This record gives sequence, C-alpha cells and structure tokens, in this order.
Amino acid sequence: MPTATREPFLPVIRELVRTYQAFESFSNAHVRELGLTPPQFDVLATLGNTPGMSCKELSEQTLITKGTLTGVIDRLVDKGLVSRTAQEEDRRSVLIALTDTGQALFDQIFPAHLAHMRQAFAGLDNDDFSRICAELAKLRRSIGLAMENCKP
Amino acid sequence: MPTATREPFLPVIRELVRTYQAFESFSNAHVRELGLTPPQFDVLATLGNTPGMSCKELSEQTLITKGTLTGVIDRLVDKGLVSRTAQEEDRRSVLIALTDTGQALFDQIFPAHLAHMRQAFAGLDNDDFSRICAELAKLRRSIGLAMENCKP
DNA sequence: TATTGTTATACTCTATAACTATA
DNA sequence: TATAGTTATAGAGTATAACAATA
Repeated sequence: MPTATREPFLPVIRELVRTYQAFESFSNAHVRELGLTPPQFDVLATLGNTPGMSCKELSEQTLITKGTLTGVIDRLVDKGLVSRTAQEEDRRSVLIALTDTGQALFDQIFPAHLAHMRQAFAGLDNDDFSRICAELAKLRRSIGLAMENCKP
Repeated sequence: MPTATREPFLPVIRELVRTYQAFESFSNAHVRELGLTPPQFDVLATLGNTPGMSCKELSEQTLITKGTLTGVIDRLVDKGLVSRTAQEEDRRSVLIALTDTGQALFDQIFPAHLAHMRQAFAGLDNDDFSRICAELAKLRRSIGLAMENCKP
C-alpha cells in the first residue's frame, strides 16, 4: 500500500504550477507570433527604455545565467536588435543596449504584448490584484526563508 | 518620451513570475541532486502509484507535448526506470509504466522531495494555503477565459 | 479518415567549467 | 586574487511537421 500523502501544501503547489503554466502558455503564444523566443523577449523587454546595461545586470534581472545569456544576446545581435559596446571605465564590462531597430521593435511589440496580456486579467478588478499580490508575496517570502536555510 | 505603462495587472505578473521562479529554483535544486531533470521527475511522479498509462494520458497530465515526451521516456527507459509495453486492446497505444527499479526509486525519492518542499511552506498555516489557492484559482479562471476567447 | 506514437529537423536553452582580459 | 564575459562541452528540451501502424 502506498503511504497516503496528505500534505496540506500540495494543493498550493498544484494551483501555483497550473496558474503559471496557463499564464506562460498565453504569453508565449503571443511572443512566438512576434518571431521571438521567450528568453529573447525577456531581454528585449528588460532593455527597453533603458540606456543599456552590463551582462551582469541583465543576467540578474532576467535570471538567465551568464553563459546562456551570451548565446541569447548573440542571436539578438544577429537579428540586429541589440548591440555590444566596450565600456571605458571597466574594460572587462560590456554595455548591452537596444539598437535603433531594436528600440523601434520594442516600441511596437511591447504595447501589443501588454494589450494581449490585459485580456488575461479582464475578469478581475484592482482589489483582486491586491489580494493576489499579497498572497503570492507571502508564499514567496516563505520559499525565500527555506532557500536561505538550505544554503548555509 | 516613453509612454507610461500604468497597467494595474503588471504587479500581478511580476509577483506570479517571481514566486514561481523561487518555487522552481527550490524544487529543481533538489530534483537535480537526485540525478533527474525536472521533466523526468515530473513523469516519474505522475507514474508513481499508478498501473501506468498511455503516452497520450501522460502528455496531458504533464503538459509535455508528445514529440518531446518520446525523448524524455527514451532517457528514462535507458536508465531502467520506465517500461514501454504494447497494448492489446488498441495496438496503436503503448503502456508507459514504472519498472520495479523505477517504483523503488519513486518510493525513495518522492517522500524525500515532499520533505524538501515542506520547508518552503513552513511559514504558512492552513488558512494561508486556502487563501493562496483561492486567489490563484481566480486568476487561472480569468486566464482560461482569455485563452478561450483567443482560439475561436 | 482519424488517432497513437515515433521520427526527423533544426534550434534554443541549460548546466558546468575552463579560459581571457582586465581590475 | 577576484571579476566580467566568452568559449567549450555535452546534453536536454522545444516546436513543428511528416510518417507508420492501427482503428
């Protein structure tokens, strides 16, 4: 006989995973229509309306590891959307920024993506948003504590 | 000047993504210690304590598309954890099931994984669980409606 | 004709670690 | 020594479509 696993947190995991998968599926379908992969869109969206940033900053914001980021940026450079510029202050560092073409694409697709995503929240009001954020934040804090306790 | 994007749902997206990423990072770190990739663990966990199921069912439950699933199962078969058996009723279909080795591994690592995950919920009580589930379910329903409206 | 699963293609991402060049 | 980023490896997952066997 299998042990009954009546863990009260299992429904939370199920719901979190399902909700996130629904969100991703809805978002990614639109991103792919735009001719980008999700990580490429992530980078583009992070660089939009900024003067650019180093690989390190970009890596921290997108949670893409530096090795992977090199490849993602390579493909965006190939598409002419992103540029790499040597930095004068610290010559180890590289400034990653949108090209004019990249900024133009961003200006076009980012609002379109927002409009697409707006539909996913059409059934909810601002009070719902507040409650959802509050509950998710509580959960995230709890996970964060566990991660700290696992490290040291 | 960039258009100000004061979309009230953006904080929800940010919080959902961050919370999910924290959850995944915490869960995957443990799964990889067990020598499995996340999709492989997903398949193993789905097959555990079942008599097995077809590729189609497995694909539906794990949300791994059938083409990808073939490769994931190949690697689990190579590890001796999963078997493929021809079905008599419908000879197009294949029964995917845990081998004895696979079931033994499942019996060993699934409780260990639950114990690991329990830590991530240590700061919360059953009322928190209910509230989080309720809010996530509301959000998921709204996303689901948008997906339906996009299709037809 | 429709369905189940495999194969084929071509990428894209991932983890990891070694390496280069600065600092 | 430490840091920023690239390169090198070796997988593994992804989307997509064509395909074989069966229903």
